[in-house]
Formats: sequence, C-alpha cells, structure tokens
Amino acid sequence: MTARPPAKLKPRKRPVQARSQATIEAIFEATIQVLLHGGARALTTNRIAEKAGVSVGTLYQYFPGKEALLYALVSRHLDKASLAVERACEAHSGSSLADCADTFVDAYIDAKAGDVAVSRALYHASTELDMQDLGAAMIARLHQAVRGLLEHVQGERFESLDSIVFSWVAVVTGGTRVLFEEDGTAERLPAFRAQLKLMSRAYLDSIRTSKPKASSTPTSECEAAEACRVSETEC
Amino acid sequence: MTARPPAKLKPRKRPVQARSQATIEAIFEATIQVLLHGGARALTTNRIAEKAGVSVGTLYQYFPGKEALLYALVSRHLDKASLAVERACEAHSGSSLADCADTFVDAYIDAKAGDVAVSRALYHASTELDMQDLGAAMIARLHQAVRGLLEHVQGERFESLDSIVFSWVAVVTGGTRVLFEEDGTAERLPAFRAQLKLMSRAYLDSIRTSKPKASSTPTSECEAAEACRVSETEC
Amino acid sequence: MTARPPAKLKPRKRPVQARSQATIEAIFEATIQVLLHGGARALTTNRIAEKAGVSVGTLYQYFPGKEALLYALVSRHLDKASLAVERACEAHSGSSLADCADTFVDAYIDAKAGDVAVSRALYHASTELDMQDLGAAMIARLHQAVRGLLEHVQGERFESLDSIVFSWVAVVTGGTRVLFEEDGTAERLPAFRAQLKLMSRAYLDSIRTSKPKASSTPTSECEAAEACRVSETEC
Amino acid sequence: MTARPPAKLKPRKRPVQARSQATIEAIFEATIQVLLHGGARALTTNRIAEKAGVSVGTLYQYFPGKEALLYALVSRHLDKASLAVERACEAHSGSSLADCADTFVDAYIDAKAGDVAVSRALYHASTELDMQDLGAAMIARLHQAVRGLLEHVQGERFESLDSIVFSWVAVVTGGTRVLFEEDGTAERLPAFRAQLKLMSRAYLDSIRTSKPKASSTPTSECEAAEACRVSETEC
DNA sequence: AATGAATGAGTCTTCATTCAT
DNA sequence: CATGAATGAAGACTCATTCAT
Repeated sequence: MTARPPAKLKPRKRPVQARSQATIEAIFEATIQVLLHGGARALTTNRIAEKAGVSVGTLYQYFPGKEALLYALVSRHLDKASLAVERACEAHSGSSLADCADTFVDAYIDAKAGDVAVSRALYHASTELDMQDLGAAMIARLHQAVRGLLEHVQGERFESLDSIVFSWVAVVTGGTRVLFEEDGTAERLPAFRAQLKLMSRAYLDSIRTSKPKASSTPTSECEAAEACRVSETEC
Repeated sequence: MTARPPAKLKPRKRPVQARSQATIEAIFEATIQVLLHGGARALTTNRIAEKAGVSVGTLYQYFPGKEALLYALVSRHLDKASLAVERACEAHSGSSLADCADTFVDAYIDAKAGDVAVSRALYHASTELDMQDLGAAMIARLHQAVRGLLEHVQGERFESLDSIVFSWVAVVTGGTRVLFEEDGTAERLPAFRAQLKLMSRAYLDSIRTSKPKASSTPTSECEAAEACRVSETEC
Repeated sequence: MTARPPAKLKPRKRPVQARSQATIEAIFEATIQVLLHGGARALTTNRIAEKAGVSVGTLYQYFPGKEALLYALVSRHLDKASLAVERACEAHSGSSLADCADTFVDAYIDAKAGDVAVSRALYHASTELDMQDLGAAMIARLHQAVRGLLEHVQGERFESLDSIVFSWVAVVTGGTRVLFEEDGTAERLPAFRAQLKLMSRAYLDSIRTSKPKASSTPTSECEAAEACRVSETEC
Repeated sequence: MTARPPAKLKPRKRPVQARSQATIEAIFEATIQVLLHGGARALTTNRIAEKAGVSVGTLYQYFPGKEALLYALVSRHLDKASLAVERACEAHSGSSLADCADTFVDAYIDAKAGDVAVSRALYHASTELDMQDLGAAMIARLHQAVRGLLEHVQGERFESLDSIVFSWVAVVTGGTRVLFEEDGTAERLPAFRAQLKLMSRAYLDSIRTSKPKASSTPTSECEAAEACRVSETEC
C-alpha cells in the first residue's frame, strides 16, 4: 500500500521509452549527488539538471516541480526499504521469537545501512517538503509486516499487539536514525545492532502472553511481570 | 557542558536592560509561533519580526542572523530538556534497576512532551542549519547522565557500558521522536511510554552481569543469556 | 598583460549566442547610464537591470555580483585606453624627443577624452570596490609602453629611467584626472594639453644625458621655443 | 576663501564648551580610524560613535548627518593643507624661479605626505558624497597662491598665466595623488619629489617670457643642470 | 545633554519556473 | 522533445536616523 502522490506531486510522464527512463535515472542520481555534496541548501533544480547533463527544461518535462522530483525520489527509497523488510518478515514467518526479533532488526538496519549517507541526505531534504504521508505510508507498511511477523511467532501470542508493534517499530526505526545521524556511525553499527537485538528479544520475551519455560520458575514475579501490570494500568 | 556557538552564531547583544530582555523573549516566542503556524518554509526574519511586534532591524540587533536566532532557540530548548533529565537521573541514583529504567524513560518523555509541537517544529527548522553540534552536545549530556544512573544501580553491574548507554539512549530518544512525528501523538503517548518502560526494564535486566535471583533458577539459559553471547560475539 | 579577475569577480557565462552578447552589452551600457545619471549612490543592481530592460536575474546570470559587473566594465575601459597608448607609443618608436613627449600626452589624453563623463563615473564607482589591481595593471602597461618609447628616442639616453617613467606617467595621468574632475573640462582641455606637452618636452630635454645640438647652437630655437609656438597655436 | 557648507552639511552645534570640542575631536579621530581600518564600506555612524566612545545620539547632536560629518572632516584636512601651501608660497614670494618651483612642490607634497593613509582614506570616502565644491575650493586656493608666487618671481614674467597655473597645479596635485595611491608610496616619494622639481623648473624655465641669463651664459649651468644635481643627491 | 534601543526603506542575491527557439 | 535565457517574487540583512528615557 504505497502512498498516493497528492495532486501536484505526480510525475508528469510515463517513462515509456528507454531513453526517457535513462534521463529520469540520471536526474535521480544527480539529485542524490548534489544532496550529498552540498546539502539541502545547494539543492536547486538548475544544479540538478546540470549535474544530470540535461537542461532544466527537460527536468520539468518529467516532473511538475522540484517537490515532485524529491517526492518520487524519496518514495522510491522508502519503497525499496519497505519491500526489503516485508520480504524478510514474510520469509521468517513462523520462526521462534528470538529469530523474529533478529529478523526485523536486521532487515531494517540492512535496508538503511546500504546507503546511510543517501538516507540521511534524503531525510534532511524531505524535511522542507510536505512528505509526512510518505513517511507515514512506510511506517504503516512496517507495522503491517511486523504485525504479521508477531502474529505467527512459533507458539506465542501477544496481547494489545497494536501498542507492541507501534512501540517496537518506533524504537527500532528511531534508534537507527539516531545512530545514523551520529558521527562514527560505521564503528558503532555492529554493537548497536547487537544491543538492539538483545533489547528486542528481551522485550518481546517479557511481554508474551504464554510463557512456557518461565512458568516453571516460581520467580515469575520478575521485573517484567511487574512491568506488565504497569503497562496494563497505564494503557 | 553546553556546545559553544561557532563564531557566526553567537548572539550579538547582552540583554542588560529589561526592555531588551522582553524583546528577545518576544522574538523567541514569535519564532516558535511562526514555525508552528507555517513550518520551516515560512520562517523568515521579516515574519518573525512582524509577529514579535518589532522591526527586522531590532531582530538583527540581537542576533547576527537567522541561523544564530534558531541556534539560540534550539540551544535553550535542548538545554532545558538535558537539565531535566540530568536532575532526574541524579535524584534516582542508587535506585533499583526497574526504577532506573523508568526514571530515564519518564524524564526524557516528560521533558519532550511538555511542548511536542515546539520540539517537532524546532527539529524540522534546525535541519536546514548546521547545528549537529548542539544535538551532539545534548546526546553527550544524556549519555553522561544515563551512565551515572547505570553505574549506581542497586546491586547491579554492567559490562561494555558504553554500548549499552549509547543504544538505550538512542532507542529512547529516537523512538520518542518517531512517536512525536506521528499523527495522534497524544493518544499513543501513554501506551508507548509503558511499552518503552517494559522494553527498557527487560533489556537492562537481561544484560546485567550479576543476576541475584535469576541464578537460583536452573533455567538461566534464557533468551537473554543467549543474546548476551551473541552480543559478545558480534561486538 | 591584463589583471586576472580575483575569484569572485570572474564573469559567469561566456556569451556564446548573439542574444547573450546583446544582453551583456545592454547591461554595460545601462550601468554607465545609471552611473552618469545618479552617481555611485544610485548604482543598484535592480536599477541597472531595469535600465537595461532585463530582469535582475538575467544580470546575475552573467555576473556573480555587482562588483564583478563593475570590475568587467572598468577592466574593459582601462584595457581600451591602455591599448591605445601602447599602439601610439609603438608607432612613434624612434621619433625625436619632442615627438615622443607629444605622443604620450596626446595618446593618453585622447584615450581618456573620448568619454570624460564615463571615465569619471567609472573612477568614482570603482573607488568603493577592490580594484586597485586593475589600476595597477594599467599603470604597469603604461610604464612599459613609455619606457619603450624613451629607450628608443632618436639619439638620446636617459639615466634612472625608472624614476623618470614613473614620474612622467604619474604627472600625465594624474594631471589629466584633475582636469577631468574639474568643471569646465572641455574649455580647459586644449590649453592643458599644450602646457602638458611643453612641460613634458622641457622635462625630458632637461634630463637627457647627451645634449648634441643644444651646445652647438647658441640660438634660442630650442625645443621649448618651438613648443611655445605650438601652445600659442592650440590655445 | 573656504567653501560654504551647502545647506544640510552645516555642523549643528558651535563647540563652545571644552567638553564638546573634545567630543567632536574624538568623533573626527574615530572616523579616521574606522576609515583606515575598514575602508569606506565599514564607515557607519554607529561604528564611528562606538569607536569614539559616545553614543550615536551624541554624534547626531553635533552633526546633522553622516555626510555633514565627513564634510567637516574633509574640509578641515583640505584647509590645513591649503593653508600650509599658502604660507609657503607667501614666504618665498620674490624668490628665483627654481626656488619657486621647489617651493610649491615641496609645500604640497609635505602637506599631503604628513598622513598619506588618512588623505587616501578621506579621498575615497568623499567620493560617495557631494563634496566637489570642497575640492574645487582647495584648488582655487592653490591657484591663487601659485599665481601670487609666479607673479613675483624675481625678474620673470609669464604670459597666459591662467593656463600655466592651472596646468602646473593639476600636474603637481594629480601626480602626487597617483603616487599616493600606488603601492610603495614611501620608497618612491624621494625620487618622485626630485623629478617633479626638475620637471617644474624645466617647465617654468621654458615658458618664461624674458630669458635674461640663458642667452648670456654659454655655460651649461642652466637651471636644469642644477636641478639634476639636486635630483642625484636626493635619490 | 547623553543614551542606545528601535526603526524600516532599501540592497543584494537566489532560484523555481516558463517559453521562444 | 530539448534547450537555456529570461523572469521576478521573495528573502536575508544593513544602516542612517529618531526619540523615549
């Protein structure tokens, strides 16, 4: 379920011909390059066209405006990432809880880690625009995928799945974003990934309704259980 | 440890007189209002001045430029939030693990929840600028505070505290940001807060080195333990 | 040897097409008109563009800024004048001393007299800017040309040619400038020209190392006397 | 005969009190300092006031505007220089032709050389303003003084004195200005001064109506030769 | 008299967008 | 279809000048 381009952001032409497709690709690539090199401030249509080796006029032949171009670009990126996560989630449907936790964490980080710089650049650029719907659409797809994942965890059930899904996705995506904005992203990435898995496992484990092994221990008055109550109260 | 304004972002005048102080406050307030109403695109110095009821010239008497104004504003906000978290962490030094987890989560969310709209607006506005040092400074303060908190958790010790602190802070701040960017922040906030606490407790509990009660159970080969090994391998 | 535009003063576009060339010419002409009409105070980019019949944007497409425009304009003018003087000096290489004196004086005054008003206007305008290198470059060219002239005066030699060249050039250019700044330039020009020739002849004659004829002829038919007649004729 | 301040350029207050006089002096000095330090671009009333240690308001208490301030300052400078030249010319009334030539050259250069930087700065600053009358007034005074000088040269008479005076003054003042605008003014000054004297002597000698000694003496100890020696000594 | 905060018209400059060629 | 010259509204910032305190 991809977001529908709101009115003025719809691309102008269908790239039927191969040449057109190549032009569009060049424009996309140029946009990223300019963004990477000079930041959002330097992102002008003229510069993009120049970098792409076409004239401004050509750019406007394919996109009704700068925003539409950015919209399409961001859309493509988010789409790719969303798809990757969806695939991974589907592939691991029915796995163990720990495996599911790892699956989402890995899939999301991998999807984003491919081009940290580009992600960050696009994020900054999109800030100026009105593309919250795009972000929302991606979040929605992630929710859907994660919900599917958790619904089929081997032998587990979760209550108030909505909150769980929302929070987990928020934490994974938000945490990753913080990591990517930080200096030294590359060095920190492995440790962060590991901790995020630990956290996800511990979290999901602590909130599962059925507790096969834990039930054998009388120490069920663990921190997690207490926390559960808190949660129920507050929700 | 606040970040030092880098050269061109230093305020111009010391507001010695009461009138000046009021003017500056009006400018700050107007900036927020404009940001809230029209977004980053509409944030022009002329509009700010008009909303503040002063002339542009006055604005430029106190700030060398638009960026400096935003810098000061963001700085103030982050400062306030950082301080709140620091205070809370110090106040709960020596508490139980669960209490510590809750402390940070509550402190951070409360610090931000006070003015969600403002936070979001400022965040978007600051994107255009070069204020990564400000964000970094705040992150550093949070790290410091959280590290202090975890070092004095009653009867617990953590290894590789660096990664833990970084990851936890990233997850809490990033997750909160995602929540605040979403539509329907208000409705989701209570559930998210609860889940975040659960997650934090479960996470910290699962990675603590000493496990007083858990040691009594032979079922210590829990998920968390396994996760620990994973963490050690991957780091 | 023209001065190289220092970084920010380099023109932006090469006027490849005829239309562009015409536009640039219009901008130059408009600049001069505005300068002539309103002085340096009235010289704003908007006014120039308006007078040129183009939009400001167009102006900025060819010049990176107001200073660059002025730089190019002044450069062009000085270039033309320098070239005229150089040509004249070369054409009279090997002439008599009196002829050489007249040559430089005439060449310089003629080069400047063509558009007194423009020269004055440009001079005033350039004052605000950092174009000392342009002036220096022209002076250097004049020095070179005059030195060549004096080195090949028929049957004469000069010592400490450096000081002589510098002083003579300074006096001719400076004196002419004073004349052009004065009210009633036109009426005064012929007399000034004659006196400047007299002065130059007398000066060069008095400092030549070899004095072939002066010693042999007791008659007063010296250069000065001849020059006097010239002066009387021209006045 | 000093130029009368045209309307809006008249100083506002009579500096009757000593304190006022000191304030004005401070403002003048500050103006020069700012001009020297930052050029005409940096010359703002606020900066002047700050440098002078007074408030802008005070500045406007003594001068009706920025132009008036500059006008007064330039006026003072030109006045001083004019006076110096007038005194020197009067003192040498009745001297020999060579002495008269030297007198004016030395007097003018000395008057300007005292503060080359200030002269240059003031000249640049005055360009923006409408102070041609000031310059004209000074020129007029110089003309008057030089005319008096030449009218009483021992045993000489000049015809068409107007043109002679105008040209000689133009050449001396203009040449000196060129020298002062050049880099390396200081090093070039002595040689230039000597050459300017040589030129002036040769010029005046060549145009004198009566030539008493030149015909009677076959020796080459003409004025020019003497001047040559001077030049060699001074260089 | 002195102060200095406030003013606001006026500058330079940018950049998304159009359209004649 | 492509081009790129032209557009002009809009924004950041300056600075001479005023006036309430």
